[in-house]
Amino acid sequence: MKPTPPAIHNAFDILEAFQDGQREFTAQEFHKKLNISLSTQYRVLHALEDRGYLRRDTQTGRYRLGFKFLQVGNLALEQEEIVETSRGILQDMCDETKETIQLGILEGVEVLYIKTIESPLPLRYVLQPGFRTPSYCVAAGKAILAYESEDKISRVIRAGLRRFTKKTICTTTALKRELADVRRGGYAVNWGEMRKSGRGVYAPVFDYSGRVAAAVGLSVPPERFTHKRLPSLAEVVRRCAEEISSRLGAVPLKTSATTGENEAASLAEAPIRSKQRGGSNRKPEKSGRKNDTSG
Amino acid sequence: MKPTPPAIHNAFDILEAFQDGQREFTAQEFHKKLNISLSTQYRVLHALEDRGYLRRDTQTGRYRLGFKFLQVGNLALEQEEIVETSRGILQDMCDETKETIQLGILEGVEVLYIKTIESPLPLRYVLQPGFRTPSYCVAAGKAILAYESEDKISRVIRAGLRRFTKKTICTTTALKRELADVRRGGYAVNWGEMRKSGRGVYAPVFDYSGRVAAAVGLSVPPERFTHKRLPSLAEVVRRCAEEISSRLGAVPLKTSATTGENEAASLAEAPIRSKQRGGSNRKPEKSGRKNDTSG
DNA sequence: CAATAAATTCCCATATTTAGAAATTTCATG
DNA sequence: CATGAAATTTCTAAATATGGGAATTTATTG
Repeated sequence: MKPTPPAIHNAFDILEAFQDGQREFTAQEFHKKLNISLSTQYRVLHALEDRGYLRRDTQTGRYRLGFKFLQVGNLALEQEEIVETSRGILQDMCDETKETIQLGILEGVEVLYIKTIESPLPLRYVLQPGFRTPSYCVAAGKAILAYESEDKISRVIRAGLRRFTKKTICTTTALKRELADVRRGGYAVNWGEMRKSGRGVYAPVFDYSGRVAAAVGLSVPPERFTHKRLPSLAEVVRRCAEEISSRLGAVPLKTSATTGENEAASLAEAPIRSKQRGGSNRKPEKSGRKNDTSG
Repeated sequence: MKPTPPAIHNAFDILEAFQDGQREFTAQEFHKKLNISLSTQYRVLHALEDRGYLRRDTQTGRYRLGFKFLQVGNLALEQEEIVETSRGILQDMCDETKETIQLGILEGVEVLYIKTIESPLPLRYVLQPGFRTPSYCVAAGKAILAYESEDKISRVIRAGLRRFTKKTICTTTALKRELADVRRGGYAVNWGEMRKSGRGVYAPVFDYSGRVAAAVGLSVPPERFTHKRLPSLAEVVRRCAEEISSRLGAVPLKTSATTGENEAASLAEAPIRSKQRGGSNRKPEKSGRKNDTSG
């Protein structure tokens, strides 16, 4: 197949070991956790330390994540044009609503939050950038899925609609109905489908090709997320999402008419890197392939 | 005498290639830039792509930084207790001053900004987290250096006091005088020493051991940085820095009395790693022993 | 649509890394 | 300050990655 250098995997295994919350490791702890042979592991540790990806606590001598990651990680963010494009708008949204603004994308079957502006209010709901959630049970995810290809949606469904709260949407039909609702309104709402106290309104962001690229919106603690307030929040979110879309070169689309579903469906499955990309003069046609296999 | 696996360096060389601003690379571009043998390079690229550190643009097929970096990079941030400890305080500072709040640490001879809360005002001065500046010519740097060991300070001086603007402090004596001033007042000010339009007030943050751990403060566009306003800003900054320090377990210290110099001097010898930066450096082979000139 | 150029993968002898244990150093404890 | 335990480095045969070119695939052009 394709053998990849084990040293690389060792390196990232070590770095990713921090993902379950532990913030300091001794060499022995790495060893126990990862089963890398000790001599090899020490070589890797030294390499990572030299490069600034690991550092040793001055006091304890234990390993911690280095700041080099912050540097490169932030690069990844800056280089994402959608983040740069929306920077000012997100801040404006926050100023206007005083709520936490977040920008999320669909990665795999999950939502990955890539940008956060925290609410200035003391009580706030925040997911740190880099955080992932299931897509089918958060507003950002539903906002994206509503305009994604059938293929992506069924992949999400196949991955399982696990129940988190009693509000969680757990059946295919309910989810499809919900997504249709989202398309009708142009935004998605979450009344605690993943966490009892999680609330949010998100709207989809489209790029120049008409595909849904992200979802932008706000996460609000239940205390401030009332039925009365929702319409105005939703309006802000929708307006800002459209503004970002247009800056990305998207043509404004009417909320319920053009579903976006078909365009997206045409370039559904994409694990093969040999996609027909040559068509710079050939824009993705809306092939009439409306296989509504739902129901 | 410690050979580190080249595969690891290849991997990070590739990832760090993005540091000079280019956000898409073809395999050939990596090859030209890094001189890694093609077959090896492809193996590395595949490994990085598999792990999510690189991804290929759907359109162009070119390589871009993946979001995995965001995840792990943010981990590094969350796991830095000073960031967590100060989270609320920084937000409060921002609410109170409406200016950009930043938290910086000294890494090597440079200041590394690790946390930023952007001003809500349209005109604002922001350094993205992960950004580095020289330490001797920014407020954050001076706030830290003022309480650092002689050893650290002379290392900064040896690294060179380059002139950026006509305000830049470029001589040893001037710098030492400035740092003494900082110690007297408990905060540092920058009136454009690095960039003509850069202004800031920063105060040092100390940890439980009494060492200076960071600097916190605000970066302000010149239009809003008046002599009249400075005292109140400085007061906010000092108060918040002290609050963070005390949360870190520091004993409150009088502004001019304890220098912190001696405590810090005792553990002067620190890993010298700021040799390599800016990405395009091939790893310099580490010599077996360090020239200890500290005595 | 064919021909050409470029990009990517495959192949294999050679050099390097790896794993495991032993030797050494560092740290904790009486 | 000596002793024992743990952590880290060193050492070597064996396994594996590496690099360079050839073969293949993919893009570009007339």
